Amino acid sequence: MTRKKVKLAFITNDSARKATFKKRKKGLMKKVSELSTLCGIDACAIIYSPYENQPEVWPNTMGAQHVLAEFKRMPEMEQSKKMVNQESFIRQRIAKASEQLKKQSKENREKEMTEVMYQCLAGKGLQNLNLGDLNDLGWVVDQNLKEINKRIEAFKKGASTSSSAAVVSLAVAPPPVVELGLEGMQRTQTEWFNDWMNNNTSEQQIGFGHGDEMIMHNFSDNHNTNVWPNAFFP
Amino acid sequence: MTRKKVKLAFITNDSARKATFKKRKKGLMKKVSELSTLCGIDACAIIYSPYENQPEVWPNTMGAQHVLAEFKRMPEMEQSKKMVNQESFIRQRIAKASEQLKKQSKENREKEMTEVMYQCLAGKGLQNLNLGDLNDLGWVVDQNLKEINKRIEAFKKGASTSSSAAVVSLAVAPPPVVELGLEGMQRTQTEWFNDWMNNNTSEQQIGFGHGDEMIMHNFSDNHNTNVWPNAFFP
DNA sequence: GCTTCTATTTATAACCC
DNA sequence: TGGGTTATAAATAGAAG
Repeated sequence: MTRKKVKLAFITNDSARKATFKKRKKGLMKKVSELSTLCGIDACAIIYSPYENQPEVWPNTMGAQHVLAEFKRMPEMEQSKKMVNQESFIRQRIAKASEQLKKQSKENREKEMTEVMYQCLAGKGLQNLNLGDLNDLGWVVDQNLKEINKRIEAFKKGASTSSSAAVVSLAVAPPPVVELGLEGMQRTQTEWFNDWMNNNTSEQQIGFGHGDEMIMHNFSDNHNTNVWPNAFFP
Repeated sequence: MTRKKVKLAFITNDSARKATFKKRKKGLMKKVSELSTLCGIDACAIIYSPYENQPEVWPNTMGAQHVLAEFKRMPEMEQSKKMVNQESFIRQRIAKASEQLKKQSKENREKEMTEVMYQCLAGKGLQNLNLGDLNDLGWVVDQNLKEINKRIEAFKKGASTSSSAAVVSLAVAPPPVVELGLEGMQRTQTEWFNDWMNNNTSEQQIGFGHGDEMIMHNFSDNHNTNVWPNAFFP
């Protein structure tokens, strides 16, 4: 019988926490659904818990996808707003840095998977890899196989045997270390910030003029068959 | 004074609906936050309303991104689960159809923007376009300009004047109609389903063996500077 | 651990300004 | 239209089975 005013803090008692979670999750989902029907608005809720591996989603996966697609589009609108204000170029910088981060992440992923490949060659199993890892690993293996075949062909056509030797080293050489590799990572924040503010400001291209940038290499996604409807996360 | 048990239906009275919305949104956000702190779980909530162009997000954009990244990863896990069960190939089919849909959407988007371009040439303004539209329109315009320049160059080098005439028609010809264009759209469901079940079943490639598929052309995204951290929606 | 059962807190519909 | 008030409905903490 609700004695006290429940102080808002993490419930340390495990079973009490779980009980509260279940009750409140139910109540919350109800609230969301009521709000949506009463006011005729789009809403979704996603709740993760340590009690189930799948998150609780309202109204359902499809509905959430719809809302999330809107949500993803939003920052774009923010962009057009801020285009006229002072934040403009700092946002451009952020976008550029994000792009850099993405590229670097891709490279790191490739290195990571190369390392995994070498570990496999050393006898480690694939059990701990998820589907995404396996796909990326497959890609890396394929790239290496292509390189190997290319060199074998070159050798057959009378090139020196050093090509073939290089193939072997491709397979047994110690793997490269995975680095974060973002420019200026070791420097002081001030240095970095100054550079970041000053460097390359003339390149702010707003609007049209993107050449062939639309050809993208998206490393860890898009190349595996994905259940997620791409129309929602294009 | 809450006289009756509020029947759960869309509130037709505009101002009453808005008032209810504001109250319930507040309450809901509070509930979400309480749940999260009491039980120490990851949660996010996103509520769209006709009253503000930005959705209400809990806890904040970054937090939501974190949860959504998890959410996006989930279907992948479902995939690895279902790989061993009977749904396997039907899912493959869905993935394939999704890919087709995506491709078609891209084409439609291009046609749509071409239409918009012609409307602009006919004097309609750009006011109703959002940033995404503008970017895509810009891309279409650029493509056309490239084509035009190509033809001008060809003409300069002594080709017939018909090239130059073609340039003009490129700008004033009636735009192509936007079509949905998915295969089998006009056929009965049964026909479509049968085809869908039987056609191409030998192509189910699970695991490795993706050639150069990782080069992607993502039409309406990725080519504009995006505030959304790509690491979360790779 | 899970329900079910209240006492109590919390949310909020209707009202008012 | 938006912000406060209040009576009542709804949610739920804690206990018990």
